[in-house]
Amino acid sequence: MTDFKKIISHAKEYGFVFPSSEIYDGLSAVYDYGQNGVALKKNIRDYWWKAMVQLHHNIVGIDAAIFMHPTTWKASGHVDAFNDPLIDNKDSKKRYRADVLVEDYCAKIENKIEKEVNKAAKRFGEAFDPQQFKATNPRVVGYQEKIDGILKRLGKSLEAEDLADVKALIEELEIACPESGSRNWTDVKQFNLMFGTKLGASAESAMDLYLRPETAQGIFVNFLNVQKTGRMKIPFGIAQTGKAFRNEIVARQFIFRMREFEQMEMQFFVPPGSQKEWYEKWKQTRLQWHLSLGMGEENYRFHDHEKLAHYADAAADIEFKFPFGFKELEGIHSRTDFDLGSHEKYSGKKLQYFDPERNENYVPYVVETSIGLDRMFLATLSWALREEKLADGNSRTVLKLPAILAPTKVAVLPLVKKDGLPEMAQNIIDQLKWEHAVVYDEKDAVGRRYRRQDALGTPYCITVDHQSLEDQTVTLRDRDSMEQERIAVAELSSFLDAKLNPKHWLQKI
RNA sequence: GCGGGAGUAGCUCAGUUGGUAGAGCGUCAGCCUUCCAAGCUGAAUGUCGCCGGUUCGAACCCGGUCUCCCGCUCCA
Repeated sequence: MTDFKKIISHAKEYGFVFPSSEIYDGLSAVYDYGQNGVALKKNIRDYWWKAMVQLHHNIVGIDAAIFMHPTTWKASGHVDAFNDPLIDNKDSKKRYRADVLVEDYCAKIENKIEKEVNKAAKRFGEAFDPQQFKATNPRVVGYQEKIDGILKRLGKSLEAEDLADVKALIEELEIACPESGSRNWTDVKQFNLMFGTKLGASAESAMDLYLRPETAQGIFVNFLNVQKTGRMKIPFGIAQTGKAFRNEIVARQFIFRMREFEQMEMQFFVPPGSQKEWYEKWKQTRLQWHLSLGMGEENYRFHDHEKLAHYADAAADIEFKFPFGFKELEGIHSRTDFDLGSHEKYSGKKLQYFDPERNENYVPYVVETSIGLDRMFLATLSWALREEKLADGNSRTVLKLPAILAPTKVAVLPLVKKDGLPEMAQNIIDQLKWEHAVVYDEKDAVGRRYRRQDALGTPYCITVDHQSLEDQTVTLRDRDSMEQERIAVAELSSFLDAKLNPKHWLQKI
C-alpha cells in the first residue's frame, strides 16, 4: 500500500475525512470532514486567523457571501478565462480550444493574403497600393470573405452556445490536428470552470449566478466599505476564510483538488510602486507561519511562476512535500491594481484611496496571500502520520500533529474503572475542559488506550491511578516521546498552557 | 477526456472448476485490574459498488454503469 492510500484510509477510519454521500456511492472529488477532521480543520483556520488578523493591527477580517453580482466575474476576468469550448482529437488524444483551432485556420488564410500582397508589391513596384489591391484583387477578396464568414459564424455559434455548429465548422473546414494531422474529432464541449446557479424562484425572473471561484473578489468589492468604516490607512489588509467552487475537469488526489474547497486569503493594499517590497515581505512572513508549526524546513520550498496570470506582475507558490511530491500549498501573488481597476471600470464607482503622505488619490496595488485550507489539512495529516518502530520490536501508528492543531489535546484515563478512579478522572476533565479539548476513555488496558490516542494525534494522556487518590498526582504521558512523568493535578493547567497556548507557537513567526 | 488497476464487514484482505460468504485487526457487552495495542467469554455488522444478461443456481462468467487509485492531459 502506498503512503497516500494509508493516509486516506486512516483519515476515514479515525473520523477525519469521509467520501461525500458515501451511502450513494460517493460524489466525485467531494469529501466531508468527520468529527476529528472538523476539529483539525478549525484549529488550522484559527491558527491562521490569529497570525493574520489578531496579530496585525492593520489587518481586519470579513466574511463575504458566496453569491456575488454576476458582473463581478466579468470584471475579475473569470467569465472569459474560465469558460472554454474544448475539443479532443481521438487519435492524438490532444485537447484544443475549439475557437483557437478555427482562429488558427483563419490566420493561415491571412498568411496567404499577405503572400499575395507581397507578390503583387514586387510586381507593381513603387506605385503599389496595398489597400486598393486587397479591395479589388478577386483572389484576396475571396480569401477575406471566407475569413469574415468563418469568424462571423464562429462568433454567432459561440454566442448562442451552439457547440454542434462549432464542430460542424471544424469539419467543413477540414481542420486537422496540428500534431497528428488527424481529423477524427470528438464533439465540442463547453468547459465552464465556474458553477452556475439561479437566483429567483420563477424561471422567468431568475438571474444567472455563479458560485464564487475564489474568495478574493469578496474582498475587492468591499475594499472601500472596510477602508472607510474601519478608518484603515494604507498599507492594510483584509482577510477572509471561506468556501470557493471550481468545476475542475480533473479533480484528483483526495482532498488536494476538490470542486468545493476552502480558502484562507488576505489581500494587502499597498501604494503603487511598493508592491515588490511587500510581495517579498509576505513571502517570508507566510513561510515563517508554516515553519512555526515545526513540520520541517526541508518540506517547504518556493516556486516562482514564470507564466503569470492576467492579473499578476509577480507570483510564487509555497510548495509542500506531499506524499505525491512537492505541490502548491499557498500562493503569494502581486495582483497589481488589476482587480480594483477592473471593478472601477465595470461598476463605474471609484475604488481609490487618498494618500495623505503623497497627497494624491490612487488605486492601491494588491499583494495576496492565498492558502488552501484543505491542502493545509492534507499537508498536516500526511506529514504527521507515521508507522513507528519501537525499541521493543513493536510498532505503533501515531499522528504527530503539531499539538496546537490536534483535535483533542488531552485524554484522561483511569487506570482501572473502579475504586473511584473514574470519578477522579472526571473531576480532572471538569477542570481542564474550559481551556482544552479533553476526552475520557476507560475501556481496555491503558496501553491500548494510549495507542488509540496516538492514532488520533492527541498529544497528552493523563492517567489516574490509586496513588492519585492519596497524593493528588497523576501520570502525564507524552505522545511523541512516549515518556511519562508524575505531576500534581494542581500543576496540570500550567503545564498544558505552556505547551498548548497559541502564544508560544505564534511567537516563533 | 485517454490508458492501466481496483471495488467483498469500520480497516486490511481471503474466497478453489459457478453451489446464496470468511479471517485478522477494530467495535460493543461482560469478566480480569494490568502504565504502552497481542488474557478470557459472548455479540453485532455484508442485497459481495449498482443495473441487466447467461445459468437450475452468480461474489465468481458476459454487457452496461457508478466510484476510487496510478499515469498522461489540463490547470485563470
